[in-house]
Amino acid sequence: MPSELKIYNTLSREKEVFKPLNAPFVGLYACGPTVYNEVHLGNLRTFTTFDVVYRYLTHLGYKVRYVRNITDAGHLTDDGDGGDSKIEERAKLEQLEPMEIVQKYTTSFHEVCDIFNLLPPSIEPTATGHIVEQIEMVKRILAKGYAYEINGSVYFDVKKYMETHPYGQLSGRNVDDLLEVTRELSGTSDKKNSYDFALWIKTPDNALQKWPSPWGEGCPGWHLECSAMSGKYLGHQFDIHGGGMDLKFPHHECEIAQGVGADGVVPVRYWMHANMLTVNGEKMSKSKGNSFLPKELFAGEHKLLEKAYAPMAVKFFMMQSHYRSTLDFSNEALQAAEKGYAKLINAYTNLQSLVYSTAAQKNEAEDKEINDLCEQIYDKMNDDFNTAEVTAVLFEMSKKINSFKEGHIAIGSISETTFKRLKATFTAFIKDILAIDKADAQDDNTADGLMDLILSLRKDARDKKDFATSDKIRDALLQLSIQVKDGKEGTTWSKN
RNA sequence: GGUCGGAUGGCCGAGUGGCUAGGCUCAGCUCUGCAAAAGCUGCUACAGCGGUUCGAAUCCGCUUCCGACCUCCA
Repeated sequence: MPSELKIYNTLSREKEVFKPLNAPFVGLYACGPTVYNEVHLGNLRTFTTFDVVYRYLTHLGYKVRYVRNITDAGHLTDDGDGGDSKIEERAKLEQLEPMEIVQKYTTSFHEVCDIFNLLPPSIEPTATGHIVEQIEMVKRILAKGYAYEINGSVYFDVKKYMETHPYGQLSGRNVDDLLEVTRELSGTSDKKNSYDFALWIKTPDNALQKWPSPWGEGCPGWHLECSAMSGKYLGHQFDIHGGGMDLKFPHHECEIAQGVGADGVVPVRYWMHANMLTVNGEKMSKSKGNSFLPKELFAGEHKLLEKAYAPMAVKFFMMQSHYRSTLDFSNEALQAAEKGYAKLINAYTNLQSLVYSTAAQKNEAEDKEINDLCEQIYDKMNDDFNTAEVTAVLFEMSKKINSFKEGHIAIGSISETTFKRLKATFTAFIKDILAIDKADAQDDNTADGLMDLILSLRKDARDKKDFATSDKIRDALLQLSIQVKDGKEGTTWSKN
């Protein structure tokens, strides 16, 4: 009896059974990076979370359209007039065109995604490529009376909107509180109320990125692109919208208001938010100076890092926690994950080499246990993508697999159907869903041939009880991160 | 200040009103020429104080501590 997929919806603060609007089609939108510099590991956690969501929904048979944007239009502060955007700042710093900055860091982002074995989205729209759509959306909001224009900028009229619609539900905020605390920003304050937000912002004359609009030259407000692009590719209402916890307010709250304001429809059915990666209990962020880049992690070159860590081990580290919990980074935790990961992959490798054989007495209890594990793992995943529990089941399965390999349990004691189910389930979760199998499995025939030769020489030495030679080979290989494993049916090896 | 979330064994990290999470570490055993790998066994925790209950780490209240958002942020 397979369980139903449940998703924790930030909007209702409850786990809800997932029912797509138009099954088997699913619309999934995740907020992508602003490409003014490189993504750090914390950013990557969110993208990894939604990669798993995308992969799992696909695995379940849904036809998923996964849209993840690239924010390549820098955004000024809400009040406009505030000088340069992040991208412009960077462009001036590096003495490059804004679009060179955008290109550079988009490419770098893609490389990191690739290394982390994240699938490319179905559509990866850019903000600058959808200026027209954004302007059209502003027009619709203006036409409905939920926005006003002042001095070449257009602002969303939150107070007006609240007369007929709730605002602040997603983030649990009420506007009175916002009013009290909102800081007086220096410079102009064209907005009627401090909690209004910009849809279109007049840019300074020297701005590098600006576009013509009915209200003069300017750039789109920073919440607008996601609304315009999700609406274009997924429809005015779609299934799942994801992003980091820190985007809940104001970004996602504003998206809801824009969607309703422009098209009269609540845009998103299920809101998902990934929690932060922390360092010593504090959010990893560039401004705190506690962030590091994926490539620094893989090279071990950062003051916070004791050593280099393999990408898939890091990904597994993330999978061991739930996406809605904060995950605290530490060398100790990462090294523990590294070892656990190696164990899991070892079992995965063993599984591929197992061959079913009926020559054994059937053991109903064993058979049931394995079938239960195969069912449990889906139950766990269906429970709001609980990858932490999933990894626990994978370890249980690993024990079984290794026991088959070692002959501690006769493989024929379970039915062939059960064996095939185990193999298919384990493989699917490692390879297709969590996607933590070694991506660098480029078949290196030379290496395999060399290893066969070396191990056969070592076997000769061992047969002659020339352990000095055999141990010399073993130790030298270990220096190359190649581990030799002497088993009952000969020697195998693996490279870390 | 406002809103929200969290405090779990040596470390990381799930979870449920009563039943072993899992990983790492540590100890012992099996296997092994010796190791490693693998298997088995052991190590029983839920911030504090009250309350509800036959029973709470899990529900409620209070206290302490930590974090996130309220400004760009995944």
